[in-house]
Amino acid sequence: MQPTIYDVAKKAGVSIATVSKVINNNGRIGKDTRKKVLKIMEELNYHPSVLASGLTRKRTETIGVLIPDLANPFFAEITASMEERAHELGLSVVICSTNDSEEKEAKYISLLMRKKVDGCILASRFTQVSLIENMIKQGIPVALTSQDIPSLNLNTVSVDDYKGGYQATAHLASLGHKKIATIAEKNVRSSHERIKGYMDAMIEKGLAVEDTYIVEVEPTVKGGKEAAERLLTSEDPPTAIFAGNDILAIGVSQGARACQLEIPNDFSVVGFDNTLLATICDPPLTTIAQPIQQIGRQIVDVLVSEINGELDYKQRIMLPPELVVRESTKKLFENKVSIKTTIEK
Amino acid sequence: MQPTIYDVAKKAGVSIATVSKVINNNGRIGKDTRKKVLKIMEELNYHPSVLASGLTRKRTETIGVLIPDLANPFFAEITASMEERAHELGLSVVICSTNDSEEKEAKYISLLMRKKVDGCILASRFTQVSLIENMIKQGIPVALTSQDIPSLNLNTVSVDDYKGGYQATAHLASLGHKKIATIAEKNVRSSHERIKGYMDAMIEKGLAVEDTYIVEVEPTVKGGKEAAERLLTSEDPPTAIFAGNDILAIGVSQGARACQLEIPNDFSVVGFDNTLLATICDPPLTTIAQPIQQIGRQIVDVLVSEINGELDYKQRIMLPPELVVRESTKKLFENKVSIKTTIEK
DNA sequence: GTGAAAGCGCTAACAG
DNA sequence: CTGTTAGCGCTTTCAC
Repeated sequence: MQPTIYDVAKKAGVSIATVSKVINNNGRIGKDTRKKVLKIMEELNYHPSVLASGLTRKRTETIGVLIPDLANPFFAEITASMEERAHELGLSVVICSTNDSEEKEAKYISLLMRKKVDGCILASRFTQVSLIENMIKQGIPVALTSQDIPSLNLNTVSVDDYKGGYQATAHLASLGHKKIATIAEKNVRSSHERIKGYMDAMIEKGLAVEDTYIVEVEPTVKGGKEAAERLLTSEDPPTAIFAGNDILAIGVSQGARACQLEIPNDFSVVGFDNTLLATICDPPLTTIAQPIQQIGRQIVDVLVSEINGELDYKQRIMLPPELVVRESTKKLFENKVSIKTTIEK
Repeated sequence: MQPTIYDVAKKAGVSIATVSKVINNNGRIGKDTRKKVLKIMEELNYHPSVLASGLTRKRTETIGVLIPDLANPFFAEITASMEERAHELGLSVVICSTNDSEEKEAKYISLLMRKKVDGCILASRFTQVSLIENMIKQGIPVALTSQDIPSLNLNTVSVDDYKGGYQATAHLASLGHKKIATIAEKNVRSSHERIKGYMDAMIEKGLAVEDTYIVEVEPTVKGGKEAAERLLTSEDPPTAIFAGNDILAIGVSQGARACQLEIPNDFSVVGFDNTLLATICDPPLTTIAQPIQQIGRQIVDVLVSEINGELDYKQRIMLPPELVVRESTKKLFENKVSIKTTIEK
């Protein structure tokens, strides 16, 4: 039903080799022949099979992308930017959303290998290291973003999580907060870095780091909400929370509200990622911005360099985060202090 | 570098035909041979090339999905559900985000044809009908969701937009609102249906349909905000707005707030879609829920039926929307009336 | 039960 | 400048 190179060749009265050359724009072809062939291709609405060319050329011009959850705005945004960059470079992308299931991870990796992708990007929360090792062994380039697997020497591009955690915490401290807790995503390396940044900032500002103020949960609105409620109803509630991502921060906001705290007057919260959500929720979230676009584009570029063998050594790129102050943070007890002052007078 | 069927055959001491049979689990194969071959495949970490099998079998077990914008939560969610369903059925998905660019639309359609996808799903806002006609002509099944192209007889599954528009408006009317405006997305059929529903509800409730109360804009937060501000600062401002989707509704909320109106006390707004956003914004949005999961899964099922030639005629499935009442709508002037009453006493 | 061989649509030498 | 031909890795008759 769909025309092949033979149909084009026959109708144009040339050999398939000639057609192939005009498709790929290489070899020497007479101007007229080229024009004629192009016209016929157009007429027939011919689309060269990438299956066939991939088979012979041993290159599919396709990369695989594994992400934990496409419905999560952070991953949707980063995936969109990878896709955009890939297409600029003439590559297509197979997007796989693992939903944090190990079974799916394995299925998808296998799928990508069967598809003979030229390379693969793994974004965060990928658990089965042996699967990656298998790809490497077979010579499939792999790049990582928003995570790191120290035992493997891989290309990575990520935001500087440590610094982000530091900035968030320092911001809260500079507003006069002393009781600052952090709620982070469970079991991911980037979280640990953010927590380290949090701790160092606390120490540096001369604030006490309490174990009970560091909690790890599932990265959902609900997780953030429940954790915040637990903290805020404890005997020594914090006045501010650094949440490990925007989703958690929104959960924290909801939890604070459930505890009758008004943000930012009674309580401050800062998020991480600066997704669409941060601008939409109320109050708009003070958050640590990841350069999402840049990460997505750059990881593709790095992978492509690796595929093309242009890399002498693995790249490990770390991009700077940036504090974006919106309305979920405020000077500690600004109101209350002034009231107090008034009363004391 | 990656092992082929020949490597497996050689190492197992059988022919490639035999290996092929065990891969596809067909033909008669001795139990021992099968076991042996499977073991070798495992050992070699062999992944059959879908390029090669696709070439011979004329089936790639891949479907293409075209969406306007992956970073938009509605499309991210629907895409995620399509992907999930497809993988349950053993299909893989190539996701293409057109960003509403006609050039990209064309590029992606061409890509999908070169990839020899078994079928294609187009989600909303696809503009170039001739491109679809080309696919149809070449026998590539196409299914549509969240849109309709009346000139083409295609499989579709969508929410009942008319009914949704009606429900939203009727809800507002039942709360006592009389001056109800609507802000819809420009140039898409689903919008027109929602507006029709709006108008019919207005008429049925005996409310005046003003031309100035029906406005169409770009589907962005900003678009919604600006349109709302224009309406609310007009000489005859509405007391409620039905927004064509959640993003617009959030823009409307922001616009109302900029006009010093408190939601829902001074002003009500209802959205459409019931994405994650509706639960996260403040106040949580009363909205018309689309059965996003179901739409995504069902459109895949319909496409697959078509691919398998199991359809005698085209399906046109319309799923019911559902009003979800949250906190962005309230009885008109409940407060003010009571204040007034108090004063009058 | 198993294998030999043709062919899927294309690319890449190589000849002419 | 253009054509011939040998694969790429796999499926699928058809023999044995």
